[in-house]
Amino acid sequence: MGSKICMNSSCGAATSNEWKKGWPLRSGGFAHLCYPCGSAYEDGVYCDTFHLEESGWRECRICGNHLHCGCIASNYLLELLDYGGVGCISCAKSSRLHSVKRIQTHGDEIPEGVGAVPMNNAGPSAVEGKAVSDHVDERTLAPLCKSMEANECNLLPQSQRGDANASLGQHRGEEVICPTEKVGAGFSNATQPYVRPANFAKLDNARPALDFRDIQDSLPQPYLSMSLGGSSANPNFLLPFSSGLADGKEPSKTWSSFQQGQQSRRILPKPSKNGLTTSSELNKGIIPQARITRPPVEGRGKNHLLPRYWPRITDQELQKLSGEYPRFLKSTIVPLFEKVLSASDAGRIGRLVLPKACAEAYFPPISQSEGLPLRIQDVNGKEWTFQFRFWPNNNSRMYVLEGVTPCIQSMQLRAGDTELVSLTPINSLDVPSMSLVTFSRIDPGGKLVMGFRKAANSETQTPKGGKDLLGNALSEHFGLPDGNISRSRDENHGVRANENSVHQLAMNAEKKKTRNIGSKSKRLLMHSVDALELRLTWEEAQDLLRPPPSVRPSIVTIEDHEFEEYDEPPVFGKRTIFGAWPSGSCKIMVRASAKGSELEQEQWAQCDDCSKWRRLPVDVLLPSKWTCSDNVWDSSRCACSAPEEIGPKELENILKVGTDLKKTKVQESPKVAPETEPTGLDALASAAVLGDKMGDVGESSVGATTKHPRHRPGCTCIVCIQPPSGKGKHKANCTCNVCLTVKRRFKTLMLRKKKRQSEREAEISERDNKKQMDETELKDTRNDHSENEGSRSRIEGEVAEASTGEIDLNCHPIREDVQLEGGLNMMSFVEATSLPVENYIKQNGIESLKTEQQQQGSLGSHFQSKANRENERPLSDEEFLASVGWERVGHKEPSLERNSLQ
DNA sequence: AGTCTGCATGTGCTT
DNA sequence: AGCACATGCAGACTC
Repeated sequence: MGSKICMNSSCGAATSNEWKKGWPLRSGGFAHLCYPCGSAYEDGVYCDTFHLEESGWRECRICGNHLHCGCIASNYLLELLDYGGVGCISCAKSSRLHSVKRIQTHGDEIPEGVGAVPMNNAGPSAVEGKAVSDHVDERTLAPLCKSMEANECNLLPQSQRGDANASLGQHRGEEVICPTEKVGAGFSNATQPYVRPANFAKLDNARPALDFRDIQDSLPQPYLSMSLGGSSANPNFLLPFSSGLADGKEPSKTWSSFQQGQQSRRILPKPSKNGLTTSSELNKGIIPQARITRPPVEGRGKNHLLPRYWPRITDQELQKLSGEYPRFLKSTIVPLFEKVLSASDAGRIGRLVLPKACAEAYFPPISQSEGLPLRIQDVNGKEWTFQFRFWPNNNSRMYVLEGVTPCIQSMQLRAGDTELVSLTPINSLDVPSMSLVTFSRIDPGGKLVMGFRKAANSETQTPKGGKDLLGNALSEHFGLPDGNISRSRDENHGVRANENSVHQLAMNAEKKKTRNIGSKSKRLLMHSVDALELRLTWEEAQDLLRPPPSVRPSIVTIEDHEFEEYDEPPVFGKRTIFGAWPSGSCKIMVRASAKGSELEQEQWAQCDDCSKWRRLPVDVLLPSKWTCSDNVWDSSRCACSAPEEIGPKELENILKVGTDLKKTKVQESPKVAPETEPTGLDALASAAVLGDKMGDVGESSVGATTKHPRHRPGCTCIVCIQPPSGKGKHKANCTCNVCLTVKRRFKTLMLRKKKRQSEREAEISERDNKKQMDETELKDTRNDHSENEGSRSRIEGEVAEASTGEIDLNCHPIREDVQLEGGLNMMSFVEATSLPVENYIKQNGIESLKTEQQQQGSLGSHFQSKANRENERPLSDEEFLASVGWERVGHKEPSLERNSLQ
């Protein structure tokens, strides 16, 4: 390229290696593409992008040439002609820019070539049959893609391109590139001028996809196409269009290697992932700012950037960045890439994993793992310095930006799907969103700019819409309308992402749902409600676990308790319905979880043969197949011929109860804050503290297993999830991680208990003092000390009663006064865990606690009296749990409980 | 105990 | 099959 100088005033690149060979020209040779700014250069004349005027003319900002297309307001079907110029496929008009030796490309949308996706139904057909305009000669005829209706490309032999009178269809030849997947070829990174955004809306359902290398590598046909969207785009056509592609319809086999290369999966986006304008936008008659997937500029190396990293900055944002934003005035903003923030990216570690290809393409080369500091400016103008480095990883590298936490936090970005963003101020529609970080470059100078935006989940990976904080921050700063929102509420269906997203979801739903569930990876972003449902379903499944049939357990005695161990895994048993009758009253179903001696709990099962429901004892476990003949509990109804015990209405009530129970669980479960919801070891430790009675709460719906006396099906404690071979695994002196953790956890709980007790004591003392002072004022000084004591006792009682809702789990009133026996067995441990701390300390020799405990004075007596009072009206387990705001979380494993004391 | 750092590992995607 | 990357994890370090 010699010493070409980029005529882009903001670029000025001169060195030869800053130019790359662009698309081939019919006149011979190639267009030249400025490496830094992506501008096109041909025959000594630099041509910048097209600028769309309101009149419908497109004007080259450099050469002033105009191209007018009558249908420009409604649809675009433009392409960059290989000899230079732009042809409108819809009306077949073209601009003979070549005559002025200028190549004009439209900034964002017409990089090397401009194809088009007709945005209304008239497009394809019109294109197909429209006579070529006078302006169109054999060189102006462009390869067209008529796939709008047929959902596939019209493949026309390129050899016919020279026939000016031939139909466009005839001209569409081997080199025709189908929109979307096949469109966008030649959107060379290097050939993409970004900096002259048009003010019209674009539909980027055709994601430009071929990068520079592909162009260079596949020369035969220079037809390069990409799509332009019109503001009047009819989204309806897009789905079939996309689906057609999605269906894998293959283009003509006669495609040249060039086009085949354009289909390279490596670089071509999946169909329909690009955004479409929403109907609402169209209806509103506004010019949508479709978020355009912009193939990034050519970077170093040969790495192809995955489409999911392609920047999707809107024209408006770009325009603001490049033109109106004073800081970047006369500069070129080159979107480089973007990335959805992962949990680890947005975590406190402060490491942002960079896509390897992006890092190697756009960031300074680093040879040492330590990397180098990288100064990146955010949209607010604040400059951050991150450490750009890499880790060796499987003979490769993993690039990270370190120290991003302050920046991430300053942008209030979070990963995951938990954050809801109101996408429109009007609708206040909250949809799950995630944060993206975008990287752009300011040319000349190569300064890196970091932006952020929020995107709905549906647009992530192939984001569309959402709020681009790179642009949006600017928009906010400069009062721009929020044109980035390519999503709004559908009139009838609530959230309506852009059709692209909807379609994308449809396309990806099945794929995703089969690969994410159960994955260790947290990439699965599941709504909390869904997760809850899943968890409940899982729990229900756990409830159905039964000991393996026809397998005799081996009996193992541990700590005076007999355990059944099975060599075979459990099996699923028959599902039953649980309920309770008010004893001696009419049979009105109540919640199975209802407590009280006045309720008689029972279980109902349906015969697999006759489908009749039979009442069973609450604690029986049924095999997966169960019939009336198996009803050994009711001889009168041990045959299918026996009528049902209750009528249809009552039966309906039973079934309804079961349903209500699940609903209740769904509704109640979210009340448990995630941070307070005990899981794993917490559950185990909590169970150890709570004692075995907790295991009975709400267990009416679950029968005891024979594996562990106090463990129910579905128990997720450590022991229950361990294989049978775990027998004897946790001895008294066991020092395994589990036991150590439990011990540590238990100690922590005890410390917390001590702290709460201390606080409570202080509060009581304060109240007492205040009360005493009041009483002193009101009463005669004759009140003696005994009366004060009585008052104090009353106050303590009131406080104790009032504090029921805050009672510590560790201070189960029922067991406060239980004396610890000399030898600890399983039950005694459970009880011991509820003893006052002092007792516990004495028994377990935790001197550090003991010392502190001794400093608490009368604490023990207070709780002792409280416990005594509580014993007068013992709380039910459920009440107790409710009072402490805890959810029963499972059942302790005796052996572990024992261990936790040691 | 909490945080940081460097690496390892598993999963899913791409080729 | 190989690669990319999200994240887990262990050792080092700091408070």
